[in-house]
Amino acid sequence: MHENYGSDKCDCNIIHEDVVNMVRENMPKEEHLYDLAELFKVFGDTTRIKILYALFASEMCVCDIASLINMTQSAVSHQLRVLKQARLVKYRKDGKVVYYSLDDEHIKQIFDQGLMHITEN
Amino acid sequence: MHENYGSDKCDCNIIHEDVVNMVRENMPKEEHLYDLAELFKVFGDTTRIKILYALFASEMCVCDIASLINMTQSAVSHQLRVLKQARLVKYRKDGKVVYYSLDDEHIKQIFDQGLMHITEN
DNA sequence: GTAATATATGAACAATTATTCATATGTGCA
DNA sequence: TGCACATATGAATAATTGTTCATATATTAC
Repeated sequence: MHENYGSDKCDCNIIHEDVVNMVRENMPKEEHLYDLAELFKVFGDTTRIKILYALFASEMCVCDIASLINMTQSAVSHQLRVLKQARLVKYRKDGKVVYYSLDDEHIKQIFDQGLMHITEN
Repeated sequence: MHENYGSDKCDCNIIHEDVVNMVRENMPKEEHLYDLAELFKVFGDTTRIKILYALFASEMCVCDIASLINMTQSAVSHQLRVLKQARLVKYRKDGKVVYYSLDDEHIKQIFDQGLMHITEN
C-alpha cells in the first residue's frame, strides 16, 4: 500500500489534505493497479468475452470457436494469443487440432459480478 | 440464453458440431456480452482504476482526486464523466466543489477477484 | 514426395481513445 | 460588479488496438 502518488501535474489546489493523505495510505501499489487495468483491457472486447464464455462450457478447438462466434479463424487465433498471454486460457495439441480451455478460477466470478452491475435496475 | 450465433464468416469447417451446438445453447444474450465488454473497457484504464480505488476509501472532490493520482484536473474530469455514464460513480455539489463517490456494490469484488488473478503464482 | 487441413503470424488499415490545451460555466467573496 | 477558484467540455493529437489479408508452419493422408 501507499507510495508513488505525487502531485506535480495537478493544476489545482488540494482542498482536503487530510482526506487525500488518508486515501493515499490506502491505495494499492501502482504496479498492481497497472496490472489490474491490463487485465480488464483483455476483458474489454466482445470477441474475447465470447471466447471466454464459450470456454466456460467446454474446451474447444480454434475452428469451432470461430464457427460459434462467427468470426474468421485468423481473428480468433489473434485473440486467443492475447488470452493466452494474459494467462486466462491454456491449450493442448492433438494432431493438427489445438484445443483451448480456461486457465483461471476467477473469470467466472468477475463476469457474474459484472453482469449484476449491468442487469441491475 | 442461446440465439444469434451464426457461422457465415467462419472460413473453416466445424469439427465438433455437437460441442458447438451445446456451447451455443449456453451462451448469454449477445446484448449482455456486449454490455459486459463495455463495462470492462471502463475498468481497462489505469487512471479510472485509480479513481475508483480512491473512492473506495472516501468520497472526494475533483481537485483532490487530481492531486492524489497526479493528473490534471481536466483529465480527471473527463474520466469521471466516463465513470458516471457507466453508472459507477455519483456526485453531489456543495458550492463550487463537486464530490464524487461510488455508485455500485460490485466493483470492489470485481477488483478483488482481478487482483487474485494477478497475484497468483 | 504432394495435397489438404488446422492454426499461427506479420503488415496494413480503420477505428477508438486518453490526454492536453484552451476556454466556458458556475459559485463565492470582496 | 469584478475577481478567484472549481469544474466541465470541445477540438486536436498521439497512441493503441481489432480485423483483414496474405502467407507461413505443422500435421495428416494419399
